[in-house]
This record gives sequence, C-alpha cells and structure tokens, in this order.
Amino acid sequence: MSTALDQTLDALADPVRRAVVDLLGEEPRRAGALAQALSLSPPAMSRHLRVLRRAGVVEEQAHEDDARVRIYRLRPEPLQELRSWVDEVSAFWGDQLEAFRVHAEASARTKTKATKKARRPR
Amino acid sequence: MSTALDQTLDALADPVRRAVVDLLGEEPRRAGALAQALSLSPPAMSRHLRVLRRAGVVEEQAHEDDARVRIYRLRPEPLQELRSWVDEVSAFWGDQLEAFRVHAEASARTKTKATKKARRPR
DNA sequence: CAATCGATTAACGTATCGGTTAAATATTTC
DNA sequence: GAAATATTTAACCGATACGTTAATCGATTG
Repeated sequence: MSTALDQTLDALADPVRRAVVDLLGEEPRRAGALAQALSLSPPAMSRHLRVLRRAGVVEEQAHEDDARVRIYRLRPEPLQELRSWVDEVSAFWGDQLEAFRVHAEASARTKTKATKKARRPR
Repeated sequence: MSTALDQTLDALADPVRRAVVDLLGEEPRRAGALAQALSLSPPAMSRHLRVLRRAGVVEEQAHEDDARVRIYRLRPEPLQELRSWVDEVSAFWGDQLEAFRVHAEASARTKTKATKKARRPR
C-alpha cells in the first residue's frame, strides 16, 4: 500500500523536481519555460512533470490561446498533507527533549563510573 | 550544491525510512527493534539508518548498559527545515488561488468563443 | 577464553531512475 | 497544406538504490 505521502516524498526527492516546485511556488509556468529555467532537455523535463503530476503535486492547465503549450501549477493538497505529517512526527519532541534532559542529568550524576568508550563509526 | 533539504527529502523518500521516522516519532528505539518492527534484515535496516543518520534526520545514541546496542532517536532540525520549506512554497497559494478565481470567472464570461478541445493524456 | 550477541560492512545481483536521441502528436503559421 | 512549434512518448544506457548472504567487529556472558 503506497500512500499518497509516499508518492509525494518520492516526487520531491529529486533536486530538479524540487526546483520545479520552487518555481511553481512563484507562479504557474509553461513546460518549456521550466525546462529552460533548469537547463534541461524538454523530454527530461516532461518526465519529471509526469511524476509530479501523478503524485498530484502539480496539475496541467490548458493555455487559453495556444493549445500546444501546457501550463503547470502547484496543487495545495499534497504539500499540506506533507506538512501535517511533519507536524505529527514533531509533536512528540517536547516530550522527548524533556526525557532526554532528565536522562542527561541522571547520567551526569553517575558519570564517575559510567564513562567507558564511545565508538565513532565513519 | 546539494542542500541539506535535498538530503532530507532523499532520506524520507523511501517508504521504510519514513516508517522508521514514524516509529522514532513515538520513542527512541534500538536498531534491532526497528528491523524487527518492519520485517527487515538487520543489514538492510542498518543501511537505511545510515542514510537517515547522514541526512541528520536521526542520531545514534549509546545504550547505557550494553554497548553493543545502538539506540536511534529523531533529530528536530531537518524536519523543521522541511516544514519551513513547505511553508515558503505554500505562501503564494493565497495569491494563486485568488488569481485563478479571477481567471476562472473571466473565462466563464468568454466561454462562448473560447471552448475548443482539451487533451487528456494518459 | 570460547561462544554468542547486536550491529555494521562487504560483495553481489537486480531493478528502477534519470538523461539522451529519435519519433510521434497536435497545433499554429505562412 | 507544408513547415515550424510545444510537448510528450519510445527506446536505449549507465548509474544508483535496495535487498540478500557472508564476513567482520566489539561487547557480553558462562
């Protein structure tokens, strides 16, 4: 079961796709303009737009005069959902930080015997 | 220049890593516990933890009694940064939605001549 | 100190990803 | 209606990602 959030994050994982989202955050743009702005070939951009479209992050809109051009704009829902998820996960930090502080103090009190050797893997 | 956000999103793109983050959102856990919880082999989980660690999403903490076990916990910063980014991108939606409404009304008024034929690619 | 344990690294196979060029499709223009 | 334009799809290719099993490493235990 691949959730909507999975698709969203997968779509946003790629740097050029995230750049596209940044650009569309300013204003809607034509597919070609996006390709140019990011120095990408039209086919390459087209495929990126497809995954953004399938994830629902972006939607295609017809140009009023010229039916050849496709204008892309952001869709709010996926990013809102992403935001909610981040908020949910973050919700517990207050507790965790407090718990950690307690633990830190406790181990500070016991540090005479506790300190052995920490491994620093690379 | 791969930004911190790139690393974060890349780390969160994988479904099992996102599940790990969900679990660590509840409470810190041992590497082995995470592997079991997600029915993954220890090596596989270890590698996922490595990318989360490198992205700074997660940090390793030594167990007090048994130095073999490694406890993982969430780090706030990356998700906060992600949250900020989402907010920035979303900031323009008020404007865009309004602009769209204006455009929709305008095109509704002109619909007598404008409606040609929309393409529905699959 | 030998056996076990928790976790990571190494080596390897397969699948997916992202770019490229070439072809296709629809639309506009002259 | 032939040439040009905007974009997508198809076919191909090298790189990267993820899982598996085997080996390694440090720590613990009997």
